[in-house]
Amino acid sequence: MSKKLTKRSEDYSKWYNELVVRADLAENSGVRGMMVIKPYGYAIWEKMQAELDRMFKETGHENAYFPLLIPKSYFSKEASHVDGFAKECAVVTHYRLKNSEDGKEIILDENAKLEEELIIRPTSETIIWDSYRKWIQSYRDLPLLINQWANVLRWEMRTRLFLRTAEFLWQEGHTAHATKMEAVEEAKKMQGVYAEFAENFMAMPVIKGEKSENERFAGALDTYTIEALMQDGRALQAGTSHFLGQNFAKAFDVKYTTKEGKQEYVWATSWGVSTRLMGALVMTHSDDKGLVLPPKLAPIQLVIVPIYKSEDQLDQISEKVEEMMKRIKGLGISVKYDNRTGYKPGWKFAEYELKGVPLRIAIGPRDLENNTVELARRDTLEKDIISIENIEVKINSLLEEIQINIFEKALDYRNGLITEVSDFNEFTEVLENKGGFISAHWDGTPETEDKIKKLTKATIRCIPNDAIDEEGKCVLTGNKSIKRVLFAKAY
RNA sequence: CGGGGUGUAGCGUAGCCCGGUUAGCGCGCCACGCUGGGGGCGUGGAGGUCGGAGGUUCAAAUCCUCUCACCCCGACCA
Repeated sequence: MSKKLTKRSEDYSKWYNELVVRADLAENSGVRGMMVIKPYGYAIWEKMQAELDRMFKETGHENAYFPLLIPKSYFSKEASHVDGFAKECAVVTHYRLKNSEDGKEIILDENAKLEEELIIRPTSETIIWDSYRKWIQSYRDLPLLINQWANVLRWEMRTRLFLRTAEFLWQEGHTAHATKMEAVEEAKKMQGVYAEFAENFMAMPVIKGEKSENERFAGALDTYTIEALMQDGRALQAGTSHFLGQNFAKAFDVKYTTKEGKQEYVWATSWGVSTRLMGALVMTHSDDKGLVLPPKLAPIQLVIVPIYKSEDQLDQISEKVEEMMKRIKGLGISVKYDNRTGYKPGWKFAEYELKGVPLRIAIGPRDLENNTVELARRDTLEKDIISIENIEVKINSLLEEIQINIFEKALDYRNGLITEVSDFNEFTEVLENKGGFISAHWDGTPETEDKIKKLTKATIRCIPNDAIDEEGKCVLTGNKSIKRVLFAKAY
C-alpha cells in the first residue's frame, strides 16, 4: 500500500474511496453493494445519531420501531410510491432452506413459500401508516410525531461507500397532523433541524430549498431539501423532508374525528437523513492528507504522542501526560494518549492526520524541561509550542475555533461556486469548466428540466427558500420565469 | 442493466500474450537489535484453494466455458 493518498486533483473519486477505507471508516463487504462500517466510522455515525436524536426529541418527537418486512399488498396501496421504489426492492419469498438432494448445497424449500411475499423496506411509510390507522381516531391523537432509527434496503445499480449503498442506516420521521398547514410547518421545521445539524455539527454549509416536481420524493406533494456542495463541484442532497399531503392517509384509510364530529383524513410528513451524511462529511472538509473532522463529531478530539528515547523518558512523559489529560478530560474533551511502542512519532502523526483528529500534542524531553508541548491543528496543519499551564483552556477554545474555521472555509468555497448565468451557453460553459451551483431562470416546467438534464446532466437541486422574486427568461426556452433556481451535477 | 477494465498472501503488485523447477517483489505482520521532534534501519521468520466452479492437457495462475465480486463510463437513485 502506498503511503500517500491519491490527490483530489488527480482523481477525486479514487481519493474518496481510498480515504474512506484507509481512515478506517468502512470497507466493502462480500455482499453486493453493502458495506461494513468499521468502529472508527461507526463512532462518527453514533455522534451524529446522538445529536440528531437529541434535536428530534427537543422538537417533540418520540422514537419507535416498525418491522423490517412489509407485505407486498401494503406496498402497492400508494401508487406513486410504488412507481418510485418498485424497481429496487428485494423480496422475501420463502421462510425455510433445506439440503439439496445431493447434499452439497443448501436450497430453497419450495414447501416453505410465503402466501404473500414480503418486501424488505426501502422506506417505511406503508408499514407505519398501517399502524397509524389504528393509532389515530380523534383530533386529540394528533399530531403524532414519530421517528424511527433503522436500516433500509434499495437495490441500487451502482454503489459507493456511504454515498450510495444498497443497505444503509438512517432515521425516518413520520408524522400525522390535523391540518395541512401544520403538516407543512412540520416538514419545514425538520428541514430547518437538518440544516442546523449540518451547519453547526458537520460544519457543512447547506442551501435550504424546495425540490422541483421531477426531483420530489415518490408520493410527496412537496419535498424540502438541504443541498451541500462537495469539493469536486458536485452537489449532494444531504437530507430531505416531505409534505405528503393526504396521500398515505387515503391509501391506508387514516381518518380522525374533528372537534365538530366530522371525519377527516390526516395530513402527513416524512423526513430522513442517512449514513450518506458520512460521505458528505468526508467530501466537505478532507484534504490530500486525509480526513478533517469537525471537533463536534470527532470520536477523538485530541491525540497525545510521546517522543522519547528511553523507557525512563517515556515514564516521565507519561506522568506529565496523565496529569494533563485529567484537566483536559475535565472539560469533556475526548483525548487519546498513544503510547504504543513500535510506531515512531512521525508515523503516528501521519496516521492521525489521515484519521482527521482535530488536535495533536507531541511531548518529548525538550518539552519536559520547558514545561511545554507542541500543539498541531489538523485543519491548518499549523504547529505551535505552547505552555502546559492552563492547556485545557487553550485546547477547548482551539477546538471551537477549528469547528468555526472549517465551516467558514467550506462556506467560502461553496459561495464561490454559486454562479449566476443568463443564457444557455454560459450555463454549459460554467457547468463544464467551473462546476458548482448554477443559479438560473427556469420556466417551471418538468419538460424543460428534463431537457436540460439530458443535455448537460445537471438537475435542479432546489428552488432556494431565499430566492428573490425576479423577472427573467428561462435559460433554455426563453419563457417567462419569476425566480432563479439552482442547478448542479449531483451525486 | 449496456460498454470497457481488473481479480495472484492482510494491502499493492510481477508472471498470463507464448502452459513446464519450490509463484517473485514491495508494504504490512511476528521476533530480536539499533532507533525515536514528520510514515527510520538491520537480521531472522510466518503467511498463497493464483476470486469460484467446470473443462482442455502428460502438465493450468497462464488456454476455453460459466459464475461471482470490484473499478471506470452511461441509464436509475437518499
